[in-house]
Parts: sequence; C-alpha cells; structure tokens
Amino acid sequence: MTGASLETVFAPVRSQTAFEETLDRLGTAIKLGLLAPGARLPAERELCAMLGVARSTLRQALTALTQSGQLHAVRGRGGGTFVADAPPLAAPLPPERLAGWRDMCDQRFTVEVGVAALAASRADAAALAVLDALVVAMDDRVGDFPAYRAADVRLHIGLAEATGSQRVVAAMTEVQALMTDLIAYIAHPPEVLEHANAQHARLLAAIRAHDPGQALSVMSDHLRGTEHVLAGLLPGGRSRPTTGPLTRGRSPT
Amino acid sequence: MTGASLETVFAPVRSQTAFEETLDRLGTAIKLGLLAPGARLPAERELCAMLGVARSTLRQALTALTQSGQLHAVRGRGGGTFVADAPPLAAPLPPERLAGWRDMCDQRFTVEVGVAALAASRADAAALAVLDALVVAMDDRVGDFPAYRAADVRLHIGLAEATGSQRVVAAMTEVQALMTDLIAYIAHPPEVLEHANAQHARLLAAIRAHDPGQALSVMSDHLRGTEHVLAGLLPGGRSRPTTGPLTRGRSPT
DNA sequence: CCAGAAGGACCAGGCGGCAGACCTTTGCCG
DNA sequence: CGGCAAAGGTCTGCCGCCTGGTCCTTCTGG
Repeated sequence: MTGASLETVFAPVRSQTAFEETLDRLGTAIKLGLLAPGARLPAERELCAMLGVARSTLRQALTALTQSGQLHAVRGRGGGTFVADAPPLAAPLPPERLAGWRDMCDQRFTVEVGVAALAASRADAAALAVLDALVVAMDDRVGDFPAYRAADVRLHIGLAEATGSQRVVAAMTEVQALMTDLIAYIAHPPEVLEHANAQHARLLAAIRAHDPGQALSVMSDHLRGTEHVLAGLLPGGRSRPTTGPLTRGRSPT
Repeated sequence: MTGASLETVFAPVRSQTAFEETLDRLGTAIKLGLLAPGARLPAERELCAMLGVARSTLRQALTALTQSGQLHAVRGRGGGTFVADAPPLAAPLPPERLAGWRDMCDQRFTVEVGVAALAASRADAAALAVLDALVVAMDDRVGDFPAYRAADVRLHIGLAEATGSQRVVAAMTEVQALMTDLIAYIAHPPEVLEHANAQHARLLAAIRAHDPGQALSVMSDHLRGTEHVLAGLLPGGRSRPTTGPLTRGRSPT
C-alpha cells in the first residue's frame, strides 16, 4: 500500500557539484531571458559571495558560459561580465532528456494550475498591470517566436511572483526551464501564438475577478495546447488519450 | 521588470553533500511513515546501488539514524536494517526553520491544488478505492493524532501517485515533509480532524466526478484550515489577511 | 597619469566520496 | 554438527572538487 512511493524514496541521489549547480543556475537564467541580452552580471567577487561558492568555482562556470558564447567578459575598470547580445542557437537537443517529457508536462500542469489559483486569490492591481502589458506586447511578437517565448516566460514567472512566495517562483522557474527545452524546436505559427495569447488575456481576467475556478479552467486549456502538440511529435505520444476531460465538470448538472 | 526573480537566480547554491541528501531522504521517509515502523530496508549493498552512492556514504547516514533511534540493525544471516517500532519523539523543533512558514504554505497550496486538479482529470477506480479506504480508516483515528497524520500523508501522496507522475509524487512528498515539521506541535482536537476528514471525502467525491473546479474549491478550504491555525501561533501571523476569498468565484453569474 | 576596479591565473591544503578488501555475526541446510 | 551464505561492521588508500589565498593584467575615470 505504501506502494509506488518507495521508488521515489530510493531513487538515485543526484548530488550536483557546486560547479554544476552554478553553471545551470546562470545558464538557465540566460536561456529564459531572466538575464537579458547585454545585461551585466554583478562583479565576480560579489557574485560568488551571493551564491555562496568560491570565486574559482564561480569562474569555472563563467568560463564555460563564455566559451559557449553565452557571456563575454570585459577587463579593466568599468568592465564586467555581460550576457551576449546574440546568443548562439542552443545545442541541437539531447534526445535522452526527452524521455520523461510526459512527467515534465505533469509537473508543469501541477505548478501552473496551482499558481494560477493562488494568484487568483491574491489580487494585486500593480502586478496585474505589468502582466497586462506583457500580453499586449506579446501580441506584436507572434511573428517572432524567440521574442514571444521570452515574454511568455516572464508572464508565467510574473504570475508566480504575484503570489509573493519565493519557493513558488523557484518552482515556476524550474518548470519553465524544462518546458523551454521541450518547446524550442517545435513549429509555432502565428495563429497558434495568437490563440495562446488570447488565453493569457482570459487568464488575467479570471485572476482579476478573483475566480480561481475560472483561472484553473483557462490555464488547463492553455497547457493542453502544448501537450497536444508534443504528443504528436515525441516518442510515446499516443500512450495516454491526451490529458482527459479537464474543461468539463465545474458544474455537473 | 525582470524584477524580483533575480533574487531567485542569485540565491545561494545549496549543494547538499551526498551524505546529507541520503540522510534526509531516509529520515523523511521514516518521519512520513513511508517506511513503516518495523519495515526492513533493502540490504546495504543493494541500497547504496539504488541510491547511487558508495556504501561508506550510505553507512554514515544509516549510522546517524541508528544512533538517533530511528533505525536498528540486526547482524547475521536474515538480519538487516529495520525501522524502529517506537520512534523517538522528534527534536523539539528548530525555530529558525519556522521563519519561512508562509512561504512553505504557499508552496503546499500550489502543489496540493495542482495535484487535486490533475487527479480529478485522471480518474482511476482502483486508486480511488484505496484512497476511500484511507479516509474510512482515518475516521477511526481522530483520537490518535500520529496515526491520523500518517494516514493523512499517505492520502495526499496517494493523490499524487494517482496522477501517474513521479515528479509530482516527489514534489508532494517534499511538501508533506515541510508541513509535518510545522504541524507536529499543534493541538489537534478530534472535532478538527473529523472536519478535515470530511473534506477529504468531499475531495474524493469531486475527483471521482472528474470535476477539477470542485476539487480545487474543496482543497482550498482544506488547506486554509491549517493556515488559519498556524497564523495564530507562529511569528508574523497577522501580516496577511489569511489567504483571501478562495471559495468565491468559480461561476460568477 | 595614476589609483582603483575589474577580470585572469595560480597554488597548497583539506575533506568528502569512492572503491574494494576484509572481518564478524548468525541462521539455515545438508 | 559443521560449513556455507547473507547480512552488518571495519579499515585503508586514492582521487577530485572546493576552498582560500595571493598575485598579475587590463583598463577607465578623475
């Protein structure tokens, strides 16, 4: 009965090294656009203090990111380490990391829906105004997927920030990183992006109305779009009949 | 605008050692009752292979848990390492870990609500039967909080298992561990537990009906109960007017 | 033109984790 | 009764990551 959860208990310990964790912390932030192109990182001596690692360890990570073209360093006074303006196209994609894509989608579903509901219960006009602006901006970028996606990430993370919980923000960030890897190489015609952005608008409306149920419903539809596309392209796509009746219910009569 | 999320990016790297992670993996499993009292762990040589650590590292963790009375080892053929039958009362509670309790509650809210919604969209008669049985059993344990809580944990994790996603199970397990620390020292009169368990029943009904919106609503109420109690006992309790109007909405007209 | 702020390089030490061999206890089976 | 096998308990040596320093080099702003 305690059943399947023991798999989780006895699953391999990952034990990332400080270097690895630093590397993908920064790498993810860049990939997601949290560190915008051209932005300057804190000085090495400050940054290693913030991250709680030795400078040599931090430098390993910075060196790796510099060599892969994601950062460039400028020496001398007033110098610093900057995010590259024209980031190189990400690696062609490691196929073994796509194995658990369904698991990732489920995790995303959980986090996104939970965040939507929590955000809906904690209205904040200021935060909503910012998110509204993002949606407007995204409408102008349906032809430019990278730009659209960057704004999309900011929107979803902004939703998490609106809950006021750092842990929730961290969870959302992790989820967005996972999804970015999956989404990157999929065709995104403007019509699809327009439709997705319309859902964003409806989502914000539900949140503004403090209606968690509606937020849940809209978010479910929104996420299902992605899963649907992935199911058609990735291995094991047909195993589950998409994600089930999510729109239904909510008032059974 | 990229705003507050940089705090997350530059937050200290935790970099747990293999020993630490192993220790609290096992410690948590015991504390949550995933490893029942009297249960036998896999042999050391198997276990260290499963966990992907060296035997010496695993033994450090086992030794620590043995010394703290949570495990006991039996030598010789047919021996093994067993979970103690009468676990010692947990440590008096580290007050500094209570600082972020609101953050923890928010994380829990996100995960639990997301899981409830996802579980509702993926009905499975078998899984539901198991969960029903748990609710029935819990009704008999409202006078014995430790036993009630153990079943409660199994119920919530069972919900996560019903989604079929390992990542979701892991997230739920983490959340339950967090909450157990917070909840342990709070008075739980039988009436409160009865009420909570009634919500469990309503939750399962909503899930059985494939009604994510209803599941969300019930789960929100359920969680709010805990938060309400905590808000009265913990530092910073009054800062936020509970969690806002969560029951409302869901069909505005 | 120089002081200071930044990145870049190096090195010695320590400790954590790994691998493996070996010892000790004990139940089971021939 | 005696030995084999399965389990925990012990020890040792090695490797690699991380730390913490110190020093160098390159610039810009005043």
